[in-house]
Amino acid sequence: MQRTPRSAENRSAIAEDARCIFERHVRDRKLKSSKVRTELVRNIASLSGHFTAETLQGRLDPQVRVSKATLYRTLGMMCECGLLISHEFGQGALFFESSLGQAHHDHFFCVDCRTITEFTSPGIEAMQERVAAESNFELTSHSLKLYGYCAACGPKRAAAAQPR
Amino acid sequence: MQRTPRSAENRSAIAEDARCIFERHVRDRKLKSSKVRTELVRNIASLSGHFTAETLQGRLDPQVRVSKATLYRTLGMMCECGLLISHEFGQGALFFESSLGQAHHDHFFCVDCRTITEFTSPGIEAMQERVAAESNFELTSHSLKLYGYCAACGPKRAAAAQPR
DNA sequence: CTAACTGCAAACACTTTGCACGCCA
DNA sequence: TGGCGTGCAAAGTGTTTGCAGTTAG
Repeated sequence: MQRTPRSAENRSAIAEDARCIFERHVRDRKLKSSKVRTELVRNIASLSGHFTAETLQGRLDPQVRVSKATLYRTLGMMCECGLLISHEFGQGALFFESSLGQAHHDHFFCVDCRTITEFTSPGIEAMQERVAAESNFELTSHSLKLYGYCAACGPKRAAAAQPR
Repeated sequence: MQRTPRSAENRSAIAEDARCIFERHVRDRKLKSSKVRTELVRNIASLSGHFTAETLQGRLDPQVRVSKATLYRTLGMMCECGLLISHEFGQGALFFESSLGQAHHDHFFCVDCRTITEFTSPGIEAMQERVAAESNFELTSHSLKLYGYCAACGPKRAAAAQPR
């Protein structure tokens, strides 16, 4: 499953949805809104793909200028209200992805080029439910990562191993 | 699946196996052995359950005195030669577990009491293989974690939510 | 006018690294 | 006897927090 990059119209619709969800979260918690935060949320939510706090800096509209502190604080809030999903891939930093307009999915991680790709497997999901139920474990979330060589790096590696 | 704690005889057999595997690793890489390291490897390999570098300190034989630097270096080597498996549970520190005498398994993580339990699901494993093959992804490893409330915390939580 | 937001820099937790010295092959 | 292992302390990395000033409701 390859994710299609978001179109411009799509992105602005998503940004708007994100703003609404975030505003509700802010209201519920009796927090305050702010120009910086609103723009930041719109920006982040409309990104496609996976990013870290670090790589995020380079992908924001140049006019959105935020400190690392605010960035991390906002990322945290967006995770709390479900706008972002975070993942660990053993790379030190957390990876985030916008959840809006995204069906649930799991990930491949190429240990060579570090590319993250997505897949879905209803069968695996169903079996997870079953396994959890059998153990009286009340499932709230899960994380499935498959590590290895992607379709590009696998052959490349095989060729390098046998240079003849 | 509950892991049975290791018996004393079992632990010493495992410690011995671990030593052999580690020695081979050392030889292959033209490194050197040392008293500290050998004892550390025997100790760590015979532990049952999951531990972090931090909690490990308290579980070693009191006579094994090592610096954090050596501890981390040894943990790294043990992972390289397959004696240890490491896991991230989003808790900051890496968790390790000895792999000797252990079948492959995946994990439940209780978000309340933070207990780690294990399970196996050949069905899930098989489906992972299939999904990877379909994407021409060459699988080398995987990580599946189910988060939620364990059999003890689930009911406890339900009761607290409705105190009547 | 109060409480939350912001940026900055300092603090933090976990892990890695540089270095001087000791020990193994 | 050369090179690796060790401990110590310092450095690193990613993230969080305290604080003084700013802004929203």
